[in-house]
Amino acid sequence: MQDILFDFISKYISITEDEKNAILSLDLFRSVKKGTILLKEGQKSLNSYFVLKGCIRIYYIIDGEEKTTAFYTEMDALTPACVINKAASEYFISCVEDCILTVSNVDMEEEINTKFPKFDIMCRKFSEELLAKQQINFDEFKTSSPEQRYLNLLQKRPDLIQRVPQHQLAGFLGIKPESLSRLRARILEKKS
Amino acid sequence: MQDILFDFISKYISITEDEKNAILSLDLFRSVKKGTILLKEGQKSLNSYFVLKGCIRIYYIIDGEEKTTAFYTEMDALTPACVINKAASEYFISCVEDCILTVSNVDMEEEINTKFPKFDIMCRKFSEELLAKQQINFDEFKTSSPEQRYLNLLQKRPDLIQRVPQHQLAGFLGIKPESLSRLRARILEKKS
DNA sequence: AGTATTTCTTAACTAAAGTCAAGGAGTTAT
DNA sequence: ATAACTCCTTGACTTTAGTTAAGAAATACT
Repeated sequence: MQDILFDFISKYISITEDEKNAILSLDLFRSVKKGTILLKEGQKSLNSYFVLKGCIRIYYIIDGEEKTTAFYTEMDALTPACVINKAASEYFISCVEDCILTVSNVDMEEEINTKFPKFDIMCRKFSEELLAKQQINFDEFKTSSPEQRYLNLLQKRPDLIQRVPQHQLAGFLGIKPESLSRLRARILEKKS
Repeated sequence: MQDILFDFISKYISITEDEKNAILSLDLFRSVKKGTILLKEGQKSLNSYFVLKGCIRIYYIIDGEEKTTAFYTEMDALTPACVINKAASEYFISCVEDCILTVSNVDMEEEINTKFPKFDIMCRKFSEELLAKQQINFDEFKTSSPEQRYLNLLQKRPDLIQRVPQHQLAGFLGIKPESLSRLRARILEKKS
């Protein structure tokens, strides 16, 4: 299970046994039950997450309605905006499935980063890469219709469509659950 | 004019006269005419931009149609995705107005960063901050209607609505120019 | 100044998303 | 096992966006 984390790190930097042990000694691994809320709107948490197993999501509550905007699965890292801004969170984070996560806070990261400056490099590379991906992603979203977005998701993350409730997927696609339902029916009709 | 760049840098790190001179000696400043294309689809450019004056935009050409997805104005920095991926660009970048920019490439940045490690820290802070902003931005986009997005833009970046052609704004809002035109008429009617 | 081009608006029509409501299927809890 | 929820679908209706086309207004060109 820990190897998933080290595989991730190895994508950016080489890592020695010493460094691995330093990370393990921080005791970051947590098992979390489906439905657990990791972060609530209004909280000023300093925790970051890395998903080893399972799925977590970001959602807002707007006019009493849940609006899911993002999913994180195996090998995804999530540093909530409130950790960066040092502000109250605008959104919730909860577990879509039973999860195994690492939970780290800013202090731990600083400790590791001063001990092993390599990790700073990793963080920079990682956030630059993520920023580029995120931008392309946003652009794709803007330039396509809900139907195209759904078909696109079917290509790129077919697992998500299986493991996540449709009404959460709908939010992720920027539409209402009823629209997603109809859109799917429409696609099935076209195929036949 | 250079002070705009140094003000930006000062948001993240303290900067000495020595460091300022090192940057100035790179001769990064460029005047660019409206309409100039800075990056074309398919190119593997390694250039990053910082806007001192003017406005540049990202756009795609899809089915022969321009689709604008992002604008960058004074104090905005832009490192195209293709610089990070080392891949062919999926989009174009061009000047919406006459601009004064800094144009830097990856080699220059590495040179400065090894000479002054502080700049590495700045880059990390900056991309983390941008990533958090971008995420919130994307979430807002997903959870609101075209009309809400337009009204939101009117609040947050009223300048853009003045300085940018409507059909480019439409793409930015994820709709067609005709829809933006009607949407605006609708809003005016409501007010009266 | 006058022409060409780009940009914006309007209209009529089509297609798709939002809304509201009802009901069914599946899951969870006791 | 039954009741209570949650989740998904469907239908009828409203609203808004996409499409196509035409023309007006503003800008750029020489």
